[in-house]
Amino acid sequence: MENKDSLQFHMNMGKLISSVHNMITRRFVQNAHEAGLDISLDQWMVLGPIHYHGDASQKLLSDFCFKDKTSITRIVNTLEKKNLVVRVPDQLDHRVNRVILTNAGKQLFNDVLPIMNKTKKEVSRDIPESDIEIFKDVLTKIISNLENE
Amino acid sequence: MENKDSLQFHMNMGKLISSVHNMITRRFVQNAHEAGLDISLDQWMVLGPIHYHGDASQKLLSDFCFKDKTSITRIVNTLEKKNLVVRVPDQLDHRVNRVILTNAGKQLFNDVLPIMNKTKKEVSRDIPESDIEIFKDVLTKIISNLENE
DNA sequence: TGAATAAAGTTGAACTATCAACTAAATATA
DNA sequence: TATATTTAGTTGATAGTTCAACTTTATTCA
Repeated sequence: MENKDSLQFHMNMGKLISSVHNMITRRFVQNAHEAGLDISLDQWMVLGPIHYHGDASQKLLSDFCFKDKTSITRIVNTLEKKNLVVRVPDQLDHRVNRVILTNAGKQLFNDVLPIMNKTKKEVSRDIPESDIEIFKDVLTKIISNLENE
Repeated sequence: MENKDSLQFHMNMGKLISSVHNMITRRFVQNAHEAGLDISLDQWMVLGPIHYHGDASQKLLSDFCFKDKTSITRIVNTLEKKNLVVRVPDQLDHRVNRVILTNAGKQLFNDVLPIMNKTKKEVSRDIPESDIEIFKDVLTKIISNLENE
């Protein structure tokens, strides 16, 4: 354990972020599961903007979640299989799918909200609010540093 | 874009970390690819401790990378397929594989180092060093918050 | 208007993550 | 010593990620 800690000390940012990402994902799914809910963090990420907008094209979901359109296709497939969303072809632009929540989807969204909050609390336990703010600012800045060109 | 920015403003930590994780992964692979190198961030994460230790059991890799042992099995499979590492059965404990770098693996490790540094620079551009320090502290703290049970 | 181009989405392939179930070897304990 | 338990690693299944190639529909512009 001593050895592991010293190693960990030398971990670079990429490894740290990757590790934290995996751990948060795992904890969120675990918390949801303990509450009898079956949802992944990625599914949750996609559900959010649909709920917020009422509906959302897959392109919007892709931009918002910073995920590849292929990933969105497959996550929406999974959500559709679980009867949480449906794809409705856009009447104006026939290339576009509008993804909307079913009643089960809305229900699940509301059920998962407290799980998300619980997970957030566990994640940020004993971390000063001011550090969390800087943390989020850095994340946002990294996103803008890496966005496209 | 305006709309997207305002959305982004409301993103919670889980989404932020997930987005940043994906973007860093993508950028790293992209930079490696532009330099004619074929390696994923996960493969790099596993290569590191092997190089550092000279060899490493899969258990150690799993602990160090905070990855599931199954993931390690498969990443080592991939690395072995690419002739970057070999598995050598431990003489004392026959359950254990010692994973060691081939010459090609050592070569690749050295070739990738500058790519990693380039990526790091791109990621942390225009972010004050003091904020980066807090950022890493928060990540480390989150790991200890979520570690085990 | 008609042809080139761009945009939204899907599919296939290779890789990674997680869970559960499994094998084989080491350790603990009765 | 014999049995039970733990540990290291693998395998199969399902989900998500990325790339490249593809279809279909919109848009651009000559």
